[in-house]
Amino acid sequence: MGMRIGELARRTGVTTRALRYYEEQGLLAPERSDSGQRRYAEAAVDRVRVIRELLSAGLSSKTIAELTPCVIDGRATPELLDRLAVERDRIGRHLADLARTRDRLDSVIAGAAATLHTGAPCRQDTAA
Amino acid sequence: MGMRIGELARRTGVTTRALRYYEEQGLLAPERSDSGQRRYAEAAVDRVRVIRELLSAGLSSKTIAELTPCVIDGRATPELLDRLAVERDRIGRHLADLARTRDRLDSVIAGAAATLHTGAPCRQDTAA
DNA sequence: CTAAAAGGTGACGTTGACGTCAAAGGCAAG
DNA sequence: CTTGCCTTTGACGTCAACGTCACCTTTTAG
Repeated sequence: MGMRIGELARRTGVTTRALRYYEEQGLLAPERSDSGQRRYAEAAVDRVRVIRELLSAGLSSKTIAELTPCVIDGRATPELLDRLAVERDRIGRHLADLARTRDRLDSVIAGAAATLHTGAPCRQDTAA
Repeated sequence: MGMRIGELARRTGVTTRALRYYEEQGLLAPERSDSGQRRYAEAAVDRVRVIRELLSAGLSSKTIAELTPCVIDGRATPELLDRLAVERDRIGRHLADLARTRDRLDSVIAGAAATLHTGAPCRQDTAA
């Protein structure tokens, strides 16, 4: 009749503390055993992964909670679709920024590596 | 003889508080006027933008401070190059994760939009 | 010169996603 | 029954990147 919190933690790689926190934020709603222990369905494993993915993408737990009916349960309203599109666009912009940053780091690394190989100072102050 | 903190703030779009914080973290080192006011060179504008870019990419101010000699001043050591490569790879992984997340959001949006248009329930519970 | 705007240094407050600890109850093994 | 691990709730701690406030000095406008 469902796994307990420790097993879900092991299977998702998140701590029990985090799982309780997600519940507190309205992201999970496990059943309870007679003695009050949380019982998670199999689907909770995927659900936690989605949560982690969205958190990692920069959404707040509050935002995720609001979008959950749409993303997880497949229920959509025009308003939720709008919020979703907003977040997707935000991610898109961040994506572009990140790509530029990475390319610049690549350039710096390439240039510096060349500098190290030739032993030549690359862009150093030559005068006092 | 350089701009004062307010002008740098306006030109970079960050608050004066943030600029003082960056200095406290060793990311900026402006000159001081006789009366003790900070005087920034023109180069500080670009410098602040790089700082913001790296912060936005998930680097801590401490990490940025350590990498500054390499990224900003063009001075490289093998160790700094390693740290740089580590950060670039981290950004690369985050980039891939973000792209997947965005694509999934796109799918959700597309599916939900279709659902709304047809008025058909997409993946709803049909039984009680 | 005087008032307003800008700058300086503390120092405490904030926010989000948990970490950590305490006290107490539940659960299978021997 | 006891040992030992798992779970519960509650509450305080953490950390980074600033926000905000107080109080004082400097610079600028008129």
